[in-house]
Amino acid sequence: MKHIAESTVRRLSLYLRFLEEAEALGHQTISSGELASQGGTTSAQVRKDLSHFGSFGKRGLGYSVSALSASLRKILGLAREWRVIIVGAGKIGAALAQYEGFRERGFRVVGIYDADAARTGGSLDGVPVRDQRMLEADVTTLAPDIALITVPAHAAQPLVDRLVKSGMHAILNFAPTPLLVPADVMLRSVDMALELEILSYALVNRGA
Amino acid sequence: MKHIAESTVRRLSLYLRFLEEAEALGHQTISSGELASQGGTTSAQVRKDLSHFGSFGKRGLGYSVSALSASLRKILGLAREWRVIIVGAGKIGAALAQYEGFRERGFRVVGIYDADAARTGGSLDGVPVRDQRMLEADVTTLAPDIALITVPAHAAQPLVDRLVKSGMHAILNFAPTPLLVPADVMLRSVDMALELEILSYALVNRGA
DNA sequence: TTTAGCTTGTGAAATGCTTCACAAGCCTCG
DNA sequence: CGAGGCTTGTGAAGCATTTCACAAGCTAAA
Repeated sequence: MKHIAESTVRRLSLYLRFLEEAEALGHQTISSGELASQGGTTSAQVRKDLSHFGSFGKRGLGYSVSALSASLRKILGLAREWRVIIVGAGKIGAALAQYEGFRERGFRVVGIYDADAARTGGSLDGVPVRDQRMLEADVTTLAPDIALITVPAHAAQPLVDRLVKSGMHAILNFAPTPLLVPADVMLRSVDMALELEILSYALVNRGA
Repeated sequence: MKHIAESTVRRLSLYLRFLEEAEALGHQTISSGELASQGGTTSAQVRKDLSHFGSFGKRGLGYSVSALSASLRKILGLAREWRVIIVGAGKIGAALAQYEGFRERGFRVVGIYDADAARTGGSLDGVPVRDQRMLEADVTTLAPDIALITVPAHAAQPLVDRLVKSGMHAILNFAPTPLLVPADVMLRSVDMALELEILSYALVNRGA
C-alpha cells in the first residue's frame, strides 16, 4: 500500500463517526456528499479518500452505511481494543484517565503512572495509579499498545526514552515540547497552548 | 499580507519557544539550522517561514535571539494578554482551567461555566465557576477573546451558536464533534480520541 | 426493455507546500 | 584591505494534496 496522508486518515475517522450516527438512526445508505458535509470537505474528497483503500460504493446509490463503517473500522485498526497507559497523573492525566471518549472508541486505559508518591497508590476509574519506577516491568506484563504522556515538559524526553527502550511503539504526547523518537516509533503531539497561539495569530491578522 | 499556511504558524510558535529557551540561556544569536532542529524541520523551511513576514537575520551571522523572539511574539499576537473563558467544568474543563501552560503563554482564564448547578458556585484557581445562563451577560462584561469548549459532544453545537451570537470570534473546541461556525469566526478543534485513532491506523499499517 | 436520474471512481488539472541551490552579504582573521 | 568561511533570503524545481470533470454503472419507473 502506498503512503496515505495523515489528513486522509483524520478524515476517515470523521467519516466513521458520522457513519455510526447514521447507523444508529437506521439509515441504510449514504452518499459521498452527505459524508462530506460532516468533516467540512467535498464529495470528491470523500471519494478520493476511500479510493485509496478500494471501492466501497454502488454507483447511483451511494455507500452501505454498515458495510462502509465496518471497512473503515478495519482500515483504521479499530476492529480491536487498544491498551493504553497514561504517564503523569496530574490534572490533565487524571482527566484523560477518566475520559469517556477513549473507552467509547475502543481505547482502554490499563495503567496510570506518576513519579510523585503523593499521587500513587490509589486508583482512577478502577485503574491503579502506580509508581513510575514500575513502568518498565509493567510494559512487559500489561503489554500496552499506546502510551499517553502528561508529564511536565522537562520530564518528557527522558520518559519517552524509557518508554521506547521498554518497547513502546506508539506515543501520544501532551507535554508542550518537541520530542525525538526512533523512526520505528510513532509519536504524535497535542499541544493545547499551541492551538491557542494559532487562534491568537488568526485574531490579530483577521481581515488582513 | 498573503495567506499564511497553518503549518507555518504552528512552526513559528515552536521557533518562539526555542528562542525563549535560548534567551534564558543567554544566547545572543541563533542560526536557521539551530532553529530547525527544534520542530524537526530544515533550515530552508525556517528561512522560508520567516521570509513571509520580512527579513530578520544577518547573513553570515544568523538571527538575534531577542529581536527575533520579539518579532515572532508580535506576528503571533502574543505581545498582549488574551482573555479566555472555558465552558464546561467537567474533568477536562477543570484541568484546562488550572493548566499552567496557558498562563505562561499569556492566555488568562477569566471565566468558567457549566450547566450543572452541582458544579457552579465555587471557583477554580481563583476563577469563579458560573452558571452557563450567565454566558451572554458575561461575554459582554468580561470581554473574552477566546472560548474553550469542553462540554459533551451533543451540547457543543448549540453552545457554539450561543457564543457566536454573543460576539465571540475565536473558539477552541475539545468536544469530539465537527462544528459549524460563520466564516468570520475562527474555530479549531482538538480531538483526543481522533489522535489515538491516527496512531491506531499507524500501528496496524506499520511496515505496510 | 428503455430511459431518466443519480452517484461512484478516477485520470488530469490546479493548487499549495517543501526542498533545493545559489547569489548576496556579513564577520573575522591575517 | 582582501580572502575565507558562514549564513541568509529567494526564485525555481519538486512533491503532495485537493479539486475538477466525466465516463461508467446502478436503480427505479414507465
